[in-house]
Amino acid sequence: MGNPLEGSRGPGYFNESVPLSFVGPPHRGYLPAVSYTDGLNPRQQQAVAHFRGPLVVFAGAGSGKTRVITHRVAQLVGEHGVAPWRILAVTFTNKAAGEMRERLAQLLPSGADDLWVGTFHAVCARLLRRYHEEASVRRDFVIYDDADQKAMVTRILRDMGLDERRYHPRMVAGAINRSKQEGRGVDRFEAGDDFERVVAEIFRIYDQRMQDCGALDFGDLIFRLVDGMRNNPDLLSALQDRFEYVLVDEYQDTNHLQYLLVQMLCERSRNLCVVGDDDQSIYRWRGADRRNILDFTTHFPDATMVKLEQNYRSTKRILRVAHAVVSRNVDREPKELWTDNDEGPRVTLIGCRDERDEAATVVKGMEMLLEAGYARREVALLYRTHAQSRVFEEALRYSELPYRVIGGVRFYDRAEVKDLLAYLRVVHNPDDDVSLLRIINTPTRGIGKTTITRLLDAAAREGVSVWKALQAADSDANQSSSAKKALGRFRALMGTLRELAEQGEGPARIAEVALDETGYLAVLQDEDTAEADARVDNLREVVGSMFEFERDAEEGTLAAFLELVTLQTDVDRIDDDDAITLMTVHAAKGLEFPIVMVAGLEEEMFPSRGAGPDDDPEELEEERRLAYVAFTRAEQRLFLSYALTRRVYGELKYRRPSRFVEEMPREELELVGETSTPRPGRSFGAGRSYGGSGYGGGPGGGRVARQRFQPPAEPPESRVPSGDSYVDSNEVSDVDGVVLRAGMRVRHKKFGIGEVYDVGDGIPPRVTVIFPGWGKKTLVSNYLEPA
DNA sequence: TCCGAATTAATTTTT
DNA sequence: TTAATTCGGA
Repeated sequence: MGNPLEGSRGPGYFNESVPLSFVGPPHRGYLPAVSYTDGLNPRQQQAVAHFRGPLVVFAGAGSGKTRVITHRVAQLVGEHGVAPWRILAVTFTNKAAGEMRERLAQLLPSGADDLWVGTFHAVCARLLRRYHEEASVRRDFVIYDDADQKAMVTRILRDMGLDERRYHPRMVAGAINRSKQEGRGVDRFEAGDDFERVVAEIFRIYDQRMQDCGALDFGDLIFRLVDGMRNNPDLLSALQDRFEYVLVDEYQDTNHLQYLLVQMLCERSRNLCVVGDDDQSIYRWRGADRRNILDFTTHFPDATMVKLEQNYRSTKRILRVAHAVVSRNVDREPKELWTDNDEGPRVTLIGCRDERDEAATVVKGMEMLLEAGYARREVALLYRTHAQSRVFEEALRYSELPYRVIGGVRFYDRAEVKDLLAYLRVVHNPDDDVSLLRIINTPTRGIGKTTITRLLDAAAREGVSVWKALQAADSDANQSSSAKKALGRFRALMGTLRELAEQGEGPARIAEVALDETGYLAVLQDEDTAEADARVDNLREVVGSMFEFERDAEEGTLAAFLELVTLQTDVDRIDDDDAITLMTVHAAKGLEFPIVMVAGLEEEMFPSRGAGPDDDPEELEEERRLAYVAFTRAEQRLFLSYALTRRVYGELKYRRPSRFVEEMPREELELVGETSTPRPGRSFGAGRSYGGSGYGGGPGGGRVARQRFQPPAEPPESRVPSGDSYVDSNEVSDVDGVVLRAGMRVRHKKFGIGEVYDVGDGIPPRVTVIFPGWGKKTLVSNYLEPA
């Protein structure tokens, strides 16, 4: 950020680009002799000094937004004497909340403990617990994440006997979530077509089941509070009273439901301050509505508007390139960032043959930068989708460069971690069906499919949770005696664990006993594979984090831990290791790095498919904003790369550089590498597939373990000099009905040689082949080769 | 009931 | 290509 106005102004001021852990001991108790607006530019000062009434701050990338928010809060408390607990500051991520709290702790002598700082979800969860009666929710509700939600929906679909192809669990869950995001309930679908009426029916059962389980999904956390305020004037009044000042960060990414919440909270006080940047709105697909910030002055005609357009982060060149792309958007508030920073070097555009060439070149570039004196932590690689990370990880491991991947399979989503947490969740709330069903036979303990089906039948019959059905299983005539025995053992096991909880043991101790008593740990240890070891490590880490939690948290209870964990994402877990950071552009929002590399600047990739000319133009505009976010993460140098050829699901695809590249001013770019377009139909050293040569060991390779300081891997094969001798082994998949024709002879690994009967469609084409002795088989063309 | 094999589905983006 | 789920045999 390097605000020239700040720098070495003495304690109490620090450069925002320096991670907090580097700042040294917090200056707790220190109050600047000057005012909270000192050292800020006039616009920033205006925003900070604003006291009462609505305020909207358009804060461009790197314009010192966080500084403004924290200083404003500090000003409210320190200068206007507002009680900290009457201020609510909502952020987008837990990490942002943590940073804000930390900075405020340094600015305020009284500390930041009493302030309400958190994400919408975390804040609402906390309020729902406090006002559970008024909002009609269970005090001990558990939070279901997307996977839990999907499991719940799937179970309902099966119970209803619906075709899961037509009613896709993800789609149904999406519909349910969308309706909540709009602030509406089941009624959203009741008047719809046949399909929507079925969704409404699923929705109703879903709500009922969730209630029986004492569970709330992410959407519920906000929806139930808003709904409670709508239906209960006492609750509305209590909350309006409680929060005298409300601040919302990243307001451009709020959805309608969040908008409603904020409106209701501030209706009385009107002390609402929203901060955001419509150019950085990148969550439309999740219901975010840029209108919220763009129309703020319509909602509040008396609002003060402040625009922060001075950027303290990037070079002039980087800003020009970013602006060139985003300014193509039609639907946007016109504005342009400017900076006093250096002109800087040109943006480097790297053309590559294929994705492996891209990885090798990018990593080579990183090595050069590191040699030139940059620290690993100063380098970030951004991509559009997680799937892109793999080749880069391989290249980085080969080069023995420490790296970390943010996102992807979230730590708390790993199977073994979820299993352990499921035990704890059932201990906390045995009616939690999804968790109970997850662990009832994990590790296997003789409770098979039939037993579970009978148990579920009994639960449905009685209209009770699975746990309650489990209690009554002994008198269920449908259950065999051996099944009853197994169920009894499981009951006893959970009884032991629940007793621990009742005795006031914390999550860590319960987890240890659970891993021990269930034999879960022993099963893994017996496996004795690299993957199992990694899983054991992960479990250790979870238990370790529980101990840490018990030691540090204000309230180290099981309930508190479970809540924290479900609302936690990987972005929140960026640590201090000196490693290169890999993440999606979405995950990078709000971060900054001296060096930023953005990979995969190709059509269909970035902009992603679905943003094409036939599609919703809004999609393309969002892709542009996404590119804008990516580029403006960079402080000093920006590298962009694309591959002319890429393997998508093992299928070779020819790619064109992204239209965004065309949109950039030529003179700002420095071109490197391959720029010619390859001709389809000729192999040109795309390299052979790895063919499961054991990279990283086990499914998902190194993804099982946390991504840090990986051992060296085998050399990525793009290092092998490529030449004409390399023929793409999957050539047959490039068929599209041209290469593969009915009547052709093909070979399959298992079925041997057969004759093509029919060529169907599908993304990898489906081909029907008659194999002598096997009959007619429909297969994905990838697994066939010409014979 | 359990395990390995076969099939098939999936690729944006996440609180 | 890979991960997840279903299938089929013991």
